[in-house]
Amino acid sequence: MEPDPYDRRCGSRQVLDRIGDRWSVLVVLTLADGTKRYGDLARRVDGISQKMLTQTLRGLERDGLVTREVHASVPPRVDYTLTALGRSLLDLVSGLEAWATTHLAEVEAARDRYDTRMSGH
Amino acid sequence: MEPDPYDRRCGSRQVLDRIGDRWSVLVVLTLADGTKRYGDLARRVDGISQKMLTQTLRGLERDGLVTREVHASVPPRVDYTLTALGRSLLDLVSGLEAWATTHLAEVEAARDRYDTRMSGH
DNA sequence: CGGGATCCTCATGGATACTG
DNA sequence: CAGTATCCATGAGGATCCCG
Repeated sequence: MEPDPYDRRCGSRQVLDRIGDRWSVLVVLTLADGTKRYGDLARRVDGISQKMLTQTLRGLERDGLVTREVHASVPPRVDYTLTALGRSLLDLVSGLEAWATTHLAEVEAARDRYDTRMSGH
Repeated sequence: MEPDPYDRRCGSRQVLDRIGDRWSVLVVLTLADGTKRYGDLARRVDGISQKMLTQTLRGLERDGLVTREVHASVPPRVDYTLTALGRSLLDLVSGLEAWATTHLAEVEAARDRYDTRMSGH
């Protein structure tokens, strides 16, 4: 049986869901330029809560996209790094980021048109 | 001020959110090979509810990614088509689909490893 | 056929407090 | 510092019924 993302029972759709997750994308992007500590990530990704950051990192770790390395020191230090698999996703994800920024104006213009068109009933 | 997807107040992040949406991705992919009717989409995208399909299509239309064309006929017929802007997203989105299917096995293997590793405390 | 309107339910996710 | 634990609000999203 071939993977079919349109089929909700297929694992490839679950993978798609993870990729699509807003926080996952932002965290992967933040890790693009190398290893980061937990606090670094928390500061960089604006608006993410501790809970969601931890949850997102666990998910990425579980899916083999990120490694988690705990250093036994005081104060504690935990490093997060993209795996090879995670880096293989980087082109795609940064492509999304690029699309979002370059087409932002067009999208906003379209929204304005739609909203005024609709407000006139 | 430059678009910054990491900033939650920035529009580019909202654009990123729409791209990342699971249903949006699947609907755009379904429209890749041309115009589709509402019912076609509902049948193709497994598990989507009427509500979410309509909502997703409205969102995509508002953002200028698809056009909605109503034919005054009985029975009614509504066609959805990707705009130029929507098609410009196609490479990226099909890239996501391809990544999900080709790396599915790796991700599932990673999950198994993680789960067994964690179950042993 | 292509929705709109409702109701209802969970899961997402924020805020806060606490800990090794 | 890097989490875990808990409580709580909100809204995403499903099910159902109805209508042009």
